[in-house]
Amino acid sequence: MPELPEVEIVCRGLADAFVGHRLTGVIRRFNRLRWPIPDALEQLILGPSGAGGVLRSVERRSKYLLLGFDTGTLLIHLGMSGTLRRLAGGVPLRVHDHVDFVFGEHVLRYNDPRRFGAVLWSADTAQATASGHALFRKLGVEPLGEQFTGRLMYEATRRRATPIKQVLLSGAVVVGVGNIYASESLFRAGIRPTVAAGRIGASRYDRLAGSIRQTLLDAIAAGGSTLRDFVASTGQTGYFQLQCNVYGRTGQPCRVCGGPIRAIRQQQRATFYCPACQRA
DNA sequence: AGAATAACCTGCGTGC
DNA sequence: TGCACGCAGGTTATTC
Repeated sequence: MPELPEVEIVCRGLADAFVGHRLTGVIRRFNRLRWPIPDALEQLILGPSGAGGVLRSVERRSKYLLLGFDTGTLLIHLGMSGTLRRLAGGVPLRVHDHVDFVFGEHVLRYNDPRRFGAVLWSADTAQATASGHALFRKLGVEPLGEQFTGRLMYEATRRRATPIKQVLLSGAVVVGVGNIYASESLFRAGIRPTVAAGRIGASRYDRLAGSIRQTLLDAIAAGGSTLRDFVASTGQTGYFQLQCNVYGRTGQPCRVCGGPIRAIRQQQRATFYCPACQRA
């Protein structure tokens, strides 16, 4: 599944390919993703007169894509296994191709084998939705935004016994840090994933905030990560060459100290770290 | 309230 | 070859 960098890449790809283009149809083949796809989605997008449907903007909030139309905002989440591909008309269907958004000669095709993703509608415009939709109410700050600082993390975690890895994954403080980049960011910061969030001091949170930001920026620069089924919105299969330092490298030598990378489980999720480089 | 667990799904690799 | 099992990038609802 996509983490924030992958969603950001898709977001940019969508903006380049479809902003200013008019949606001419929605074809839905399977209705139940995480939630049901709203009834009459096509009419909602096109508006009562049927004259709407020009895509005005594409934004990202956390791992949600926000497609702004004059009538409201289409919200898309890719879950663990979702992809969006831009295809010419007439490309044969694959299994799990649940929704097509038709833009004239091209189609934006949503595929999601595990169906943890979502296609939703908000009557708000994109900007209002980003701050006001119920889905976004409890979310933390954007990791690439100015509000995200070590100080913020420090203040949000006082007296909290939860391991720092789980705090990162929860999205309540900062969003967009998924299972791969949580491990990678903590490695870069030299912090052990099991440490209680409340026991990390202000200066180490400064370092962690910088590590998170840089890890995500590096991944975006690399065009996403090396995830198996990530597909850029252009339809190009994305095997990008972001090299992980710890994720998936159990037993292999740490790229810094040469010692073996260790794997543990936290909240039923794999965590990877270097016991020597991440001592506390 | 914070924290831990279960649940939603399919696909793939592994080991018997 | 087949089958059971565990695991996978996320998020929520439920429980204590």
